[in-house]
Amino acid sequence: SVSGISRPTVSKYFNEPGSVRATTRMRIEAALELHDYRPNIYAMNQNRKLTKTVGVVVPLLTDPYFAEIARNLEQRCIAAGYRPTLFSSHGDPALEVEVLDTLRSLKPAGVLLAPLGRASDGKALEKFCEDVPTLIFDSSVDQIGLAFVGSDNFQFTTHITDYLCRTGEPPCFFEMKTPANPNAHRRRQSYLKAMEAFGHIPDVISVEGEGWGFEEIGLLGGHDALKRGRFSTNTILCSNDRLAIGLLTACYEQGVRVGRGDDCPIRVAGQDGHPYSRYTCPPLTTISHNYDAVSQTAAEALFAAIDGQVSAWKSTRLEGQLILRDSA
Amino acid sequence: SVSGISRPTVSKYFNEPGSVRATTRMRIEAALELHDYRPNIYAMNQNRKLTKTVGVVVPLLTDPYFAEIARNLEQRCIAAGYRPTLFSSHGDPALEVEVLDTLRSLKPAGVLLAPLGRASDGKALEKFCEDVPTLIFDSSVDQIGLAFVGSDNFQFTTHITDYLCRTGEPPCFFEMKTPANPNAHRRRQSYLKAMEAFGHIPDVISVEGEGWGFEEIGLLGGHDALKRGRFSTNTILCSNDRLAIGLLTACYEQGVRVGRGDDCPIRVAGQDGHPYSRYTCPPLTTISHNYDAVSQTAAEALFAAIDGQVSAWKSTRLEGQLILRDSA
DNA sequence: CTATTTAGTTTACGCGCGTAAATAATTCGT
DNA sequence: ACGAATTATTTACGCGCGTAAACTAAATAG
Repeated sequence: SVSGISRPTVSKYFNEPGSVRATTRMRIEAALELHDYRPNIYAMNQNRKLTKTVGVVVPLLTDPYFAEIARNLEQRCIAAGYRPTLFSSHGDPALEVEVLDTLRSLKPAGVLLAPLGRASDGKALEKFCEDVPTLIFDSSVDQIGLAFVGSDNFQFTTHITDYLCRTGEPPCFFEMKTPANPNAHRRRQSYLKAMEAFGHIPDVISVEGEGWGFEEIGLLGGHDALKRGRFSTNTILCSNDRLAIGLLTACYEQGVRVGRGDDCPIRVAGQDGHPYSRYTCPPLTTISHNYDAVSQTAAEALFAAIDGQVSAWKSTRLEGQLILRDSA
Repeated sequence: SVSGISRPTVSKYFNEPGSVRATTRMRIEAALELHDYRPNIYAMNQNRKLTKTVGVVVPLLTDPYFAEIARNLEQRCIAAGYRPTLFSSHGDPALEVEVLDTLRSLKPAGVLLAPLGRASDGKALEKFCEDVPTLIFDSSVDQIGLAFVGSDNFQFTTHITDYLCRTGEPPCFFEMKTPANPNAHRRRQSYLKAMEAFGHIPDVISVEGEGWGFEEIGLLGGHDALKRGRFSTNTILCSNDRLAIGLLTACYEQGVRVGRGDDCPIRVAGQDGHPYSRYTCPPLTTISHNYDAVSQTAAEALFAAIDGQVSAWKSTRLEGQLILRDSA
């Protein structure tokens, strides 16, 4: 209006700068320099049925694994011109439902959702996915949303079990008895299958403990299992790196050296490629998520769906990479 | 309208359920049950000069320390009836400015901001604080915003230095040469002052390395310092826990046992009370932030300011608690 | 150079709420 | 029980934008 150009034209300019004539675009940009105008995002989004917002929901932001993947997704959203908004369920199913409710009223263009898992309110998730274009990542719950992108837990466990068997005694499997995450079940199954295929006798140590304090559970469970001589071989494959971190601490506190040297009574391996796995003592041998590929695949699938490229529900599971360090 | 009650009355009901008569409130609630009405937050916020949103900004969400304090603040906001929105600068000053810009257009009731520190754009921060009620936490930059709440770095370093001197050789100080965070400078100063007061000769080891990958910097710097016999005593106080985590790994990889036993050639201590400090090998002796008190003080000060309780700028620095573990 | 198509711009309207002023209902004092 | 003071509700209006339809300027074809 100050620029002598009608408001809806300026509106168009903001949504698609290329859709206005070069001459008017320059006039708008000139006026913008002078008046440092800032569009009101509330007025903008009020009548738009879908906004430029993309929700990113993770189960627990204090877990560096989720923090890292959330960061990755956030940057991809920005690069694609969306406004990412980060949410964490903090391990609480009730909060997850609240987050979904908040998200619904934000009318996001799409949502990248990593569900809590077993504890999630399945009905609420399903209903949400019907209303909002949602891509599920990390852990899948039924055939919900646009698609699923995550890691191939079967490959993870099979691959690292294979490595451990080839380089020493076959591994025991160290896990939580009642894991929150369905990936944990897949990993146990894969371990059993792999051990059978390799002709070894499996041994699963399931430790008590509820909630998301995996390190603490690994620590306490590790102490208990060590004291009771619960490990039938000298090699322990943990269901995830956070449990392994706790177990390593338990080993340290009991004076049990961990590593692949001859002076080490046991080997420990994890799964996930946790950001801190490089800095444990000894550094943790693990099989790592392909963070970049998972987040890229997830983000691109969501953006494609937002752009109207409909496609049937699909599950993509990416392979992990073995990272050899000193612990196994 | 469906309930036979005018819309502005319903509007009042949502903002302050107690301000409508009990009879009408019940009629509204009855109608709400039937029509599961959801107010449009964009329309709500359009004409409100300040919304119920509270921005929480941290420098790096992948750092579990910030993730933990952000979680704490988030929950306090929810409890106080605000809608927290989480942002991370991801260690990038340009992104920090962008976040502040985004935040400005969200018209938040207030913002809890932990600046990047040295790298922050001071002018931009100052301007933002003039427009939006902002409380600075963790690391202070001038006398900006409503107030500052953080930890007493002087007390931190003095206290743990005192402990280390009383229980063994006086500590060297292990830090980054060009730290991103101004707290690091305070800690070095406090170390020097404390050593002088205790009558010991200080020894500061400043390692190279830019950015926010503190563990990696601690690891590389630790390897280098160990190889070159750079530590003049058997005790090392790290500027923060993340550096200590890296240093512990370096010690492990060079076969140097860490701990307070006679069989251990060196002791290592950290500062921060990092969530993972319990799970290092050996578990890390550190001086911990009072997470609860810091976030409570910060949140309450902001909420008071939002409620119009003006008060002069104030800096609150809370004491830390020594956590004795096996590393020192 | 005119008729037609196409791209760009403007006019007109409404979104769902907050806010202030006007009105109605209730409470209180005597 | 009646008027004044108080509290609750309604009417009227506008926020800053998106959207569709009406319009106008530019591009193309004959």
